[in-house]
Amino acid sequence: MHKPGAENQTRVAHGTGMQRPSSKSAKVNARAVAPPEPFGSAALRAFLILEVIVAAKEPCALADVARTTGLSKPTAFRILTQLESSGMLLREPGDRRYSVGHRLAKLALGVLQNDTLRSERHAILQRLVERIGETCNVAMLDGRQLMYLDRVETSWPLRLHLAPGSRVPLHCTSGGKLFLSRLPRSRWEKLIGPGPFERHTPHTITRADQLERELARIRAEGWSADREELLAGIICLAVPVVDRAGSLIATLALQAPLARMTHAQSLDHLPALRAAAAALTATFQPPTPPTPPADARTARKKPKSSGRK
Amino acid sequence: MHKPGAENQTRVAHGTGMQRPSSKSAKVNARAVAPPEPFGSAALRAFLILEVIVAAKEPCALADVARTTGLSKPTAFRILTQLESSGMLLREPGDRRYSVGHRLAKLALGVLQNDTLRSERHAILQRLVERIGETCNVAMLDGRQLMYLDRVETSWPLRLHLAPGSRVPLHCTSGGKLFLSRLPRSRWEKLIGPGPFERHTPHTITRADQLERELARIRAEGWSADREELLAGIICLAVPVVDRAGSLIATLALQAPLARMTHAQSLDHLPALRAAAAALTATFQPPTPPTPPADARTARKKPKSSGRK
DNA sequence: AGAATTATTTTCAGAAAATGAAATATTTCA
DNA sequence: TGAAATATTTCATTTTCTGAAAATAATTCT
Repeated sequence: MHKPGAENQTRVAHGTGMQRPSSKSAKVNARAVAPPEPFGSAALRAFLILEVIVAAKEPCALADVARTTGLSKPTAFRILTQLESSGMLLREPGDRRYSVGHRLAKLALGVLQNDTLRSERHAILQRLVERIGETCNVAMLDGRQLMYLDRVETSWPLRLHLAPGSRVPLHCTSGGKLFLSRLPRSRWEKLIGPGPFERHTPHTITRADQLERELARIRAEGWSADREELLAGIICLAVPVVDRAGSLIATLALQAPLARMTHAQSLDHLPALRAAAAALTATFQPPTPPTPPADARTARKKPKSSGRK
Repeated sequence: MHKPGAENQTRVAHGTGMQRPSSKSAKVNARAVAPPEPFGSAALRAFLILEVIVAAKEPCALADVARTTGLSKPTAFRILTQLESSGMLLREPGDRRYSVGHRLAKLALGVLQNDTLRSERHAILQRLVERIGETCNVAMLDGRQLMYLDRVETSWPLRLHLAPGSRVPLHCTSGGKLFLSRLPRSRWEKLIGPGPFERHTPHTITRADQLERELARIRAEGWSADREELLAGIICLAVPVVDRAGSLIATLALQAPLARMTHAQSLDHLPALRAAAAALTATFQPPTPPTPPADARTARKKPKSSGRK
């Protein structure tokens, strides 16, 4: 056995109750103007600014940036100046407005080229979505929540409702229950508590003994369903993505509005889901065949989870 | 990279440093010569870290980041944690190493679609279109599809509405096949599957072995053609846009209605296409081979001249 | 053109964040 | 299993960051 994710939890567990507002699980959305909101660090403010500038159709003036980000003008100015002098941003002579600089362009290019690993997973997901016709996602256990690693929606437009990186509870999601089902009760109780668990819909399982029965069923069947337990009108079906040793490393789930697919119908897609899960296994455990370009020393590590206390 | 003893370098040098646009221009002290260059603010340190991670082939461990950037481990750790919790970096549960996060990926995509250099690219495209007299486009690989980065149409009435940002399949486009031709079969099969591929016209290549033959030809010839494989009556011819290392970063393609240009005729434009592709290379990899920021002049502020044009 | 208006930079002292050494905790390896 | 390597946290200081307001441009209006 194993229990991935146990390590992350420690980070949160040892709360000092102090000033360190690193906000472990906080999400930073560019929620536009938020005057009273304390922003993160200066570094994050810089990214906020970059995002504003990149999203703009044309170069941005200081005032635009300050207004859109909610930062004070002097603060925005200082950060902009830093970004400019470091080459991330550029200001053309005679125009005070800021636009993308060469260093940022280079970084962006690198990011997209570096992204090939994830694109393989993404491709597997996309093929699955095309075949099934509904949204699918890959998720991993992160502390006491389920984190979306990737997600492909049925419609093309890039709508990021539950974007990669976002987290959902364990007790009321198909993927979350799949992870819990691999842990002994003592273990999962440490993760999500003894209950009752937070209710999101009338179908949410809120009692520990009910959950335990459900987990036993999941262990027996090899798949996990969410029948409107997190969101009314939405069902999910998750299968495990295991490593070569058989340990659960991620979950692959199909998600559909009940209006388009019943639970029974979703089960018809189990073979497709399992096939895709098998393909995903490979992306998590690279064969390590050729080209160890010298820097592989420290990097080459086994991504296995494990986790003893 | 650099050795111990030199690690806690230069940051202490002077408080104001580059970021403070102090009117005084006495700032050229910087005895720093050792590793990178004097870091700027925390924000710039964050970018330094991102650059290291993006440049790495695989996810980076804390120690790698600290060593490569010259930052102390706790400092690197703190910044990495911030970047992770803000979504710029991602750490897959069970693996402590850091890789590109969804937010950074999104930013990168935005940069390449928006960046200032785009106008330069646009001008190159424009000139090419004027010379050839047919529509041309620049595209990049985005996941398992080809994404148009920019596109200039001829004045001819017949217009396809494939705006920048739109995506097309890889197996039936000249640019897409060019990208595939640079990958080993095992790799491209992961991206587009084992086939049969979706048929768009009677000319679409739908079988994997046929495609493989086509890709071999492309590798040999250095150009890729689409002979009515995506749209009936439309042909394309694509050439690679490479970076200095020779790896493919984008494709430049000419597109024309068969009624106005045959495939054989399109080949006459190869020299022009290749010349434009070479020019585009520069827009992706701006001058400044050495170090970007060290050239602190950019911070200069007193442009008395001003006078917006 | 000249004055009024608006946007950009600088200053500045208090507030918050960043730092690295050292201590802990965790994981890997032999 | 224990030594060795990595990753996190703690903590006393140092440094940077912030936003109000002031000082400078640049722009607009009349």
